[in-house]
Amino acid sequence: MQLKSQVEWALHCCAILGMLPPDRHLSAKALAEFHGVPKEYLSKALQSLSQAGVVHTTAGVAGGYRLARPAGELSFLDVVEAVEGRRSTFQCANIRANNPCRPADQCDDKPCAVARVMWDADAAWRASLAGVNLAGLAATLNDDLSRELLAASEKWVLDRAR
Amino acid sequence: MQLKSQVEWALHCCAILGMLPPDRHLSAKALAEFHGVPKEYLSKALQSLSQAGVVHTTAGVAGGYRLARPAGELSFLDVVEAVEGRRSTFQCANIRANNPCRPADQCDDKPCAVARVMWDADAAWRASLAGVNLAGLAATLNDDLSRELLAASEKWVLDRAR
DNA sequence: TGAAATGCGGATAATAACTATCCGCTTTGT
DNA sequence: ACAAAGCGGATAGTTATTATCCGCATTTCA
Repeated sequence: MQLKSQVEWALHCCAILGMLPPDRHLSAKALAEFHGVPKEYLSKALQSLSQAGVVHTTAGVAGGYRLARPAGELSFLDVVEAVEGRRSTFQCANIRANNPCRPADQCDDKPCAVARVMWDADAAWRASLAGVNLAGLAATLNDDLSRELLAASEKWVLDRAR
Repeated sequence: MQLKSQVEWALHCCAILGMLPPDRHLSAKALAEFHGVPKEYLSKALQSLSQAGVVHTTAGVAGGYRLARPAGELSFLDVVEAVEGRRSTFQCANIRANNPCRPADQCDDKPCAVARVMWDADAAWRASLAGVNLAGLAATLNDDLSRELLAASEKWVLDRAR
């Protein structure tokens, strides 16, 4: 079970978009070039972010993307769910219903005990993702990266932002 | 991103194996019939459990499986990792290295900030799974299911156990 | 006003992963 | 010796992921 590579791309794109001043935006082409990923396919991830309301899209020539809300109000979970969807990673096929000892007409008042545990774990995963927002990511990057790289990257982005 | 159906099967199989008295075991054929899943493919999941040390295998005619340890010492995580593997659900392709502003020879002293958050969430998921063991599952099932179904299922299993 | 750049949605492949089955082999109880 | 069982490898069928392409609508700018 692996998350799609688009999740990683979307998170890095949001980190970059968080560097933009309000009301400026960056194209899919620039984001793809910055991250070294195929533009057409990255566009699909950006479209998912747009549909989920994580980013705001500007159409037309010189169009592009910006964060739909302040970085402090956008969590990792928002981004991950935009790309991966909100369905639990565990799908219960209700195989308990195949128990040969079970009356065929029995109806279950509770979800399967196995599924409940798996869903709890899924909820813990999402809660962890919900606990980190893009402002926190920016702060971490600020600590991790050199002044030079940060400044150069910001310049690169702002030179291409509209 | 969906967990394999084999995860669900393996967990339900372990729940059944937990009903067996020590030193008795149940065949893949019986487990497959009980859960209404294809025997050949279920066998693959059981082989994974065996290789991971979750279950103990008895070879030869009248062979089969039993839990390798007491139910209280086997967690959901043990079962899930046996089938899904121990690799994180998030794979970092290190796309930060593609940043055009970055010197080509730069080496990173820390893992990518995005990956760290994703790995923390993965760890939270696994911690949640590690917090429930098969004895706890048995207790839950004991509360959830009717006396009749529990007794009938136990009889069905014991009739086929060796 | 028209050309160019951009995002969007659908269609289409290529690749990988998951699901499933089969077969020969070894082991073991009767 | 034989039958039933688990194991490992081989092989398909199906689904999901990755990737590309195309036409269309929108918008900027000359």
